Amino acid sequence: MTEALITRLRRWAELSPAEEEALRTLPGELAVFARGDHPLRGTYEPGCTMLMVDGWAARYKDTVNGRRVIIEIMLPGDMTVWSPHQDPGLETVMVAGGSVLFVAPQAMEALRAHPAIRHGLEWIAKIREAIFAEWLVNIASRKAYARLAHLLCELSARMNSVGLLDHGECELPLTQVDLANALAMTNVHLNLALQRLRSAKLVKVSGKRMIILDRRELEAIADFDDQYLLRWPTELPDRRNQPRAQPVKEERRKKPWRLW
Amino acid sequence: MTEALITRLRRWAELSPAEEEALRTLPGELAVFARGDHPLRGTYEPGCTMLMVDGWAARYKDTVNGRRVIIEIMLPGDMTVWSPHQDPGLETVMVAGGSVLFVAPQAMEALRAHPAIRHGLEWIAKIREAIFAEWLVNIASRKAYARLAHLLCELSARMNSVGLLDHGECELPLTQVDLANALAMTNVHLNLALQRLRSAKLVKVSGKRMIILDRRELEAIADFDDQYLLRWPTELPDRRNQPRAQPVKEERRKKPWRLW
DNA sequence: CGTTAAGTTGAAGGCGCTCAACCGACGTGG
DNA sequence: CCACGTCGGTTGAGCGCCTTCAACTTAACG
Repeated sequence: MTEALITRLRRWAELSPAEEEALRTLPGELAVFARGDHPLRGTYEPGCTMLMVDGWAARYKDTVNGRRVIIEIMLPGDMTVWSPHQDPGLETVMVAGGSVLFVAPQAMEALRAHPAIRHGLEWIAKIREAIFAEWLVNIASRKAYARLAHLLCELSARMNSVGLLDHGECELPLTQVDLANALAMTNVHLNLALQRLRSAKLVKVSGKRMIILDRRELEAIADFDDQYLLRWPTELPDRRNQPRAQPVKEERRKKPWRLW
Repeated sequence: MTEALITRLRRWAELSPAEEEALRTLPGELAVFARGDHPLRGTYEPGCTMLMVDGWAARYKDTVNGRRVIIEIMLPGDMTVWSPHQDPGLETVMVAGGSVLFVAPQAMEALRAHPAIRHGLEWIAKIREAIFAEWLVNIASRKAYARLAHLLCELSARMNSVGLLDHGECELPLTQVDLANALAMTNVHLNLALQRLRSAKLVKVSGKRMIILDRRELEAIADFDDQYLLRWPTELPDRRNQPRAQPVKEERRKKPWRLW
């Protein structure tokens, strides 16, 4: 039931038998939802955590001009905290039917008593922030083609980290409209971008699954680097007190207005 | 020195004299930086908090295609935690010279012993997330003109919440290139958008200051609602267990592919 | 087998980008 | 004091990515 989360936590530390047991027997209310359901519209204990067990969810905002913007996609093993004080405009919807575990705050606190788990959860929170940042960079800086490629790389990498990627193949329950909403473009244009990826033999996207055919090339055109999804190096390249003058690439020099 | 933060915290709860004292005498290392400096490239204690005292900072990522994406703008009273494990690509730069206070983790922990402060800091963190989300929505859904208007609304509202807005007037140390990087557009196009706002007599942006001339109208074209920057209502409009069929706006019905 | 959702295709147009030149303010140094 | 370089801002022309709108095809499902 919490397999995805366990798989994910193992990335950072060995789990003792007691810790694994604590995760497997994590108390909570299990609920099943269908695509289109809003699991957080129910009645919950303040501060309880929603853990994705089976399905996929999307967090989104609708705008007055009729657009829908997907802020975040939740995969199995992902969590979010329900709060009675929530950002009013932000909704959470099941995008693939599946089950969800609602965990009371005390139970989560009990989990954090285990050092390895606590440590892992902190990392997961950090990486969630990194995903946000990269998500924004994706939308803000890349063209449709690369943008789509980047999202597919991200999703498959994240599915891999919870053990749900099998030889480059995994679920992809998002419709093209969903993908378009997540990438800030129209479904029409997304369709074209997807066809380019298909005809380049980089991915297969059909039914509700996707298959990465050429990860190397896909990551290249997406400018995708999975660093931000992994544990970052304990020792970063030492740029402490580095003078501001770094070796500047030729390409960079061409932008005369790039100051810092 | 921590006036901005104090002003901000007062929004959620009265601060007792002891709490105010604790904030004013918050121990830490004060440092002064100039525009373009990277304050987090120094040598710091793991987990210490950087509190903006005077200046403005921007957190950004550079991409291989030569674009710079500003993820977040930090105003006086804003904080970020320095961690030895940081998202490698994410930099923090001073965009207006000013001073910064580096606070040790223990000192921050001590602050949190005060209930009102702890409560306020939690809200500040929540609102930071809401700002992220709205930032993304802004870039993803609005046209250049409205996008710029929205950013100006956000910045002036946030400056107001730390007591640095005076009759609709405040600092705006960002250059047009900075604004463009924050809004995912080119400086050329930003310039045009800005001129439209100017000639519509909505704002004055010159020197390093901005003046909101017609907030009502500016917010209207930006589709700006300051709700997300404030404390959200304790009692939300009750949509618990609400059937999924809401009154659907006519406009919404026009999109046949809008399922959830 | 009928209905609805999801995906595909086409034409036309506009928003925003690229490239490039120019202007003005400011600071520096000859 | 003026020359000059730099940075920030402004303007123009051309183009292309992406949107809009609409129709149509295919797939999914009872």
